[in-house]
Amino acid sequence: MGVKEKRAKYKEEFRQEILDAARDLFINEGYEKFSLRKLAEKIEYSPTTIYLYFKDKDALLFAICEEFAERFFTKLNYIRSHSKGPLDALRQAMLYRIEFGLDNPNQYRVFFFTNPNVYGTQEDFMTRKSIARDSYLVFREMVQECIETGKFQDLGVEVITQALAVATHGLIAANIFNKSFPWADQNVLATALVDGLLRGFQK
Amino acid sequence: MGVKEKRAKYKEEFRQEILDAARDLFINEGYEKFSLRKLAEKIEYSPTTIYLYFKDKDALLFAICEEFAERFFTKLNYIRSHSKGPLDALRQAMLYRIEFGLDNPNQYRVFFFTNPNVYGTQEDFMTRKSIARDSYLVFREMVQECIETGKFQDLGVEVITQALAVATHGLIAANIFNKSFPWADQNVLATALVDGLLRGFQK
DNA sequence: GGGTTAGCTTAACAGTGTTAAGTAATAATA
DNA sequence: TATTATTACTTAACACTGTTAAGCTAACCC
Repeated sequence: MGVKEKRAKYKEEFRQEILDAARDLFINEGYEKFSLRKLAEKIEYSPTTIYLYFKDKDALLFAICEEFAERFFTKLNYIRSHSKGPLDALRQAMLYRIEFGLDNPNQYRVFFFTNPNVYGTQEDFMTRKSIARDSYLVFREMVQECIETGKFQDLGVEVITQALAVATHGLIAANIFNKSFPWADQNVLATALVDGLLRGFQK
Repeated sequence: MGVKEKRAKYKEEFRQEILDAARDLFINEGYEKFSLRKLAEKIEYSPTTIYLYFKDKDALLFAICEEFAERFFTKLNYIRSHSKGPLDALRQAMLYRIEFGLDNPNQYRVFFFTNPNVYGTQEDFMTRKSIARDSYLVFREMVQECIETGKFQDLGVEVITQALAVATHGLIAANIFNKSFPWADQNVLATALVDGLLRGFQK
C-alpha cells in the first residue's frame, strides 16, 4: 500500500473517530448542549481540527443523523415487504416512524427542526438524492398502493401522504419539545392517531 | 399624582416600549436572528437595561407571545359560541389553530419549540394558570361536547383531544421548519387533515 | 446642602461557531 | 543527501451570544 493510500485510510479512520465521539456526545448531552469545543476536548484535539474533517457544525450533525436515517430507511423497506397487504404496511410504517422519532429525539430534531434546513432550498429537496427524500417517496408509494386498492378517498396521493406525515410528525414534535405536558400514554395516543387517520381517509 | 406613582407609570410605559420594539424585531428578524444586543441597539439603550425590565431573554419572548396567545384564546372562544353545533365548532377551532400557527410562526415557535420549555416542569403546566393551558382546556371541552352528542368513538376525551392537537401541531411544525419541501396547498392539506381526523374519530 | 436611591452604563465573564496565520514533522524532489 | 513542498495540527483572534457585578450620575428626600 502506497504512502498516499495509507494516509487516506488513516484520515478516514480519524474522521470516523470524530464522528463516533460526536454521536456519543450528541446523544448523551442533547442538541442544545452539544458544541464543537466540547467535542474537541473529548477527542483531545483543538476545535479547529474538526474543520479539517467536516465543513462545519451542520455537516457534522448531518453526518451523525444520516447513519440513523439509513437505519430507518432499511426498516421501512422491511416493513413494507413483510406485511399483510398495503393498508397494514402503511399502518406499521406510521407506527414505526413515531417509534423511531421517540427513540431518537436528538437526531429527529436535527433532521426536521433546524432552520434553515440542512436540505437546502425549496427545489433541491426532491431532486437531490437523500435518505430523507427516499423515505418520503417510499412512504408515498405505500399510500399509492392503498389508493389502488380502491378503499381510500380520492384526495390525491400527495395530500394524503402529507396529511399522514405531518400528523405523526406532530406527535413526535410534541414529545421532543413539550415534555412538560400531561400527555396520554404514548402507545395509546400513537395508535389512536394512526388508526383514526387511516379510518378517516378510507371510503 | 405622587412622584412614586409617576415613576411606576413611566417604568411601565418604558417596559411596554421595550416590548413593542422587541415584538417588532422578533417578528421581522425571526427567532434565530433576534438578540438582546440588537434590541438594545434598536431602543438605543445598553443591553443590560433590558434586564431591569425583564428577568431574562426567555421572559421577554414569553411576554411577546402571551399577547398573541391572548388573541388566540379570545377568537377560540368566539368560534366556540358562534358555530352550528359542537362538531362544527371543533372543526373551525382546529382550522383556526392551523391558520394562527401559519400566520405567527415565530410566536408559535417560542411557545411550542423551545427546550427547556417556558412553562416549567411536568406538573406545573396544568396547575399554573396560563393562556396556553386555558386554550387546551377549552379545546378539550369542545371535544367533550362532541363526545356527548354520541357521534364520537369511545377513546376518552384526553386521547382524542391530544390526537387532534398533535396532528394540527405537526402541520404547523412542518411549515415552520421545513419550508424547503414541496408541500401541497396549505388550505387543501389543512382541511384534508382536519376532516380526515374528525371523520376517523366518529362512529 | 448632604445622604440616599433609582436608572442606566461600562466592563467583564463564559460561552458559541468559525477563520487566518503559523509551526513542526513528514514526504517528494533536485 | 540537502532542499523544497506538503500534511496535520495548533494558537490566536474575530464576531457573536446571554448574563452579572460594579460604578456613575442625576434626581429625590430629609
